[in-house]
Amino acid sequence: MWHNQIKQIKLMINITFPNGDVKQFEKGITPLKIAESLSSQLARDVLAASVNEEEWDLTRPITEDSTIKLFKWDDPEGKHAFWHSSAHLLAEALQELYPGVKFGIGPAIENGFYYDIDPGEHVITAAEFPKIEKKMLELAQRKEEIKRADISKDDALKLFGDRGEEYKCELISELEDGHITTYTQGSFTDLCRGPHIPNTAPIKAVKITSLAGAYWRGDEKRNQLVRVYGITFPKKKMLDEYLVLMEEAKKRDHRKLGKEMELFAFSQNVGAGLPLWLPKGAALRDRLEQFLRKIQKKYGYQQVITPHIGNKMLYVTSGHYAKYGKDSFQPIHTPEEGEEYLLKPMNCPHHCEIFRAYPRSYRELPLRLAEFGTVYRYEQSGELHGLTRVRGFTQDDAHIFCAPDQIKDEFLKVMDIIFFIFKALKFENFEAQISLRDPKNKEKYIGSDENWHLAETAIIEACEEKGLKARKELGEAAFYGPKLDFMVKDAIGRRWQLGTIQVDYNLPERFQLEYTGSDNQKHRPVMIHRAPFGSMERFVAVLLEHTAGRFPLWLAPEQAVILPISEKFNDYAYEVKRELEKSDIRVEVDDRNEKIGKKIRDNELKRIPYMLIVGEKEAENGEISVRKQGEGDKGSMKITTFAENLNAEIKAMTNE
RNA sequence: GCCAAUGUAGCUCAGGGGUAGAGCACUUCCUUGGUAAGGAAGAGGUCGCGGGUUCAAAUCCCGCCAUCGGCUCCA
Repeated sequence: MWHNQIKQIKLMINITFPNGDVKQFEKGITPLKIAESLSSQLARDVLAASVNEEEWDLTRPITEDSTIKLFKWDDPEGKHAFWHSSAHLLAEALQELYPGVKFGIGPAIENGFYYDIDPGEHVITAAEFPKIEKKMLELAQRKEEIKRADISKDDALKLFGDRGEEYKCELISELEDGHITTYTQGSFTDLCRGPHIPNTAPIKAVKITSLAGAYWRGDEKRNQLVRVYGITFPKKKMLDEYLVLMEEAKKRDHRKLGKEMELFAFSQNVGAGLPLWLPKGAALRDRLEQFLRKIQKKYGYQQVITPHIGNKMLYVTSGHYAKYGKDSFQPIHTPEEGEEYLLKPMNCPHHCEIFRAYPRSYRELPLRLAEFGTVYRYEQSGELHGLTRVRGFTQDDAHIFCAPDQIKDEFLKVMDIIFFIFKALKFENFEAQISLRDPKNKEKYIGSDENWHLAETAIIEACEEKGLKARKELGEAAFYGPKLDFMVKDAIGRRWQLGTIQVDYNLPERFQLEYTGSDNQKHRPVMIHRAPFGSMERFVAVLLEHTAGRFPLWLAPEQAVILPISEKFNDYAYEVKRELEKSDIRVEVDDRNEKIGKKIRDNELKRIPYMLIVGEKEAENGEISVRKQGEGDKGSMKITTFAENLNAEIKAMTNE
């Protein structure tokens, strides 16, 4: 009896759940069975699991005491398994439709998945998408089991070699024997680490989204494969919602909005990637610049101005010429002396020269030099994109020259500025990343261990002090120092990189910057690069997409539009305009011969924050009827009351 | 730079070997109206640029440019 109990206990394992509960199950239980034991609903919803923090298939047995997590669609891990399995399903469909295609890799991505294939003789175009989608759904409905198998390296090489899968063989040859697994569903077997969903049945809606060329392993010297992108969902309705969301994204595209709102334009005659700022866009940029100037002044920055070109030797000194010179706009030559000048690709070397212009004392540190500096970089033609990737752009740049022990304090101050900006522009959804050096590859970086340690701990501590949850990435630092980047998520979840703060040990070294310390010795300052907006171009683009063109009141090109009920009240409308302009309000009159309903509709669509309706009643009383964009009628009030309210609203947004 | 696609009126787009069409916007006229589309008329285009084929090219072919989706790169 006693013996039997022991025996039985040995066959049981303890499973610990995320909430701390521990339950006993038979050895060899699968996550799916565990889910079933909890609820039948959960068993239907669960897509993937982790066991002891290791990704785990739902049907893979667990043989020891473990902690388990179950992932559903709402968990990134759940979606990941679902889409990864969908990539396999895509491959299976392609294999059936286009015999002889060879497969590269097919991972899940943030929104869906892709598969890189070598189509051989076949030509795959967007016209084939419906055919591929249909085939995938057909295969999914067969409810094929996705089976995991351990395989030896030799067997794997033989299996894929026999099929002529050269790309797979290359991948296998780099893997360690004993850690190779394959997954099979139907007639398709793929080299894969998993995890996958148990069978293809939950894949209910399929959309092949696009087609692109992609080099094998990202190497432009190697074969270019065809990358097929797609996305799948467990419910048809979710696909429909996703497609609606994509439509929304298109409507928010800053290139479309910029044109509609007359902010910027491009001209083939001027050149690709060289934006032209139109009057309204230039005014918008100016407001952003003034806003930043004001707060920077408060934080002890001094504005400087440096030229748009610089002698080639400047960039040879900075090291940028060696690293980027060949792939850059080529030097301009002076006709007589044959001197070489480069279009300024960054402001830092110029600011270093400003530092060097005088002997510096520790009493001057931190020296904060700021410039809205326009720079030009040669970006490959295929890379240009609206205002987010251009060849000429203006950085809201500043360089802080400080002593090593001032880094943390300066970081804190820059973070204050960035947070202030995010608040004023209602960027509530942001992420931060600390890029540290790879401790295993120290030789890749310039600067002493001591300095790196100092800077990295300064950044980490500064984030902690600000309560900022920053993701730490090893090996992501620039060769010259660690950095902190801010990413903003827009209203439909896309991530954009904006502000950046970077420590630099390299340039002070190369420019031999020095200051005299309190000990009367020469010391080398540390440099901090920082740009809260990143660049004016990119920032305006992100702001457009973030707000869908509905700028906060203080930035809106037009803050109010006056709508006379009929032409009889046009004179009064212009009187109101003059009155409001005295309070620096940007206001227009819609004096078209149209009905008020039409004027309201048109101006709502123009995203103007306030509509001021004037007719007989208002003209008699010196009032206006206020209508707020998107909200409707707010009643009537005196002109001056409106002006005061509006300016108070702006002040509340842009003051600390 | 590479692969794929696209380029017709200010905008969104249809058409397609026999020298162009819609809706919106614009102009003029009628209407003078109270919170999301009043009516009528008119004007507007070498169909991205250059070459070729053809009796004839916006349409077919080639090249270039730009844009778009990716790849690669990003100080």
